[in-house]
Amino acid sequence: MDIRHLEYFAEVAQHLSFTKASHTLHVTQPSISKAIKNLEGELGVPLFYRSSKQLELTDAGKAVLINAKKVLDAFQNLTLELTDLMELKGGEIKIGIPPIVGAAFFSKLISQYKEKFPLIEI
Amino acid sequence: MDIRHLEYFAEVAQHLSFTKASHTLHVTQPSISKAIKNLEGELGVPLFYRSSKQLELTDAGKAVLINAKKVLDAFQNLTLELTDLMELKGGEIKIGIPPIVGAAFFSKLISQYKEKFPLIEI
DNA sequence: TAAAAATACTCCATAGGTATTTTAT
DNA sequence: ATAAAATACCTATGGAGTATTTTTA
Repeated sequence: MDIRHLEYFAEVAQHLSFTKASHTLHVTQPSISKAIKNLEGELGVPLFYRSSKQLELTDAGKAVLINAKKVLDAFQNLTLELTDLMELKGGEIKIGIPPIVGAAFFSKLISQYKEKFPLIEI
Repeated sequence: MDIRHLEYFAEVAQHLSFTKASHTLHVTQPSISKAIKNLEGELGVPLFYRSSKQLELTDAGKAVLINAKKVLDAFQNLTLELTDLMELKGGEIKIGIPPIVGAAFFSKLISQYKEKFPLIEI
């Protein structure tokens, strides 16, 4: 179960259209078709009523949508926390030292720091 | 990002061992190795300290673990709700008809019902 | 008839396996 | 020396694409 496919599903449910979802997701319509069919296979239940007029969520589809959104929220939170944490550790520190003081004074401190946070540019 | 791989990661983090996790997950140890390495690639950050003594979570690993559990909980909830809903719709109905009455009387009713709920066995 | 979904097919990436090697206690 | 993780490799599945057909407003 690929999280990306849950996004596909949520987008299709949003627009009630495979084609429109394929546009906003920047994938082709058959890929969406197959992904949804695959989801239905994995979950063992149809998610949309396809026959007759407009595309429509089944009861199962409605239940899945609600929960899929929670999964997607949780996942987005995961990536957000991670990028925050990486920015914190991957930044850049600039230190201006007046020529009179001389940099030797800082060198040990700095090298210790760089051992702990090798990704931070000083 | 396969949800299954988040389970792999959670299990490895639980045991702090690829091998033990591979046993409880019923997959081979190299598959776990590769899945974790793949996760680290997708997330762009190492999740474990591998060198030296015992396996240990990195800071990023700790953050991912907390959020991965939320994702997994949400996903489990999805499947639980779905199975509840399907059990409701996928049951079995037994109708006893006395020979005197004859089943012809019910046939139209039953066939209409089966159209609506094809998963229910009558 | 036009627009949307489904199908057929092709290709390539990758998940998972077995066998083996490397590494660290 | 032993146990765990990594690597090499192989196979099969399936995700995504293009081209086409079917379906339905």
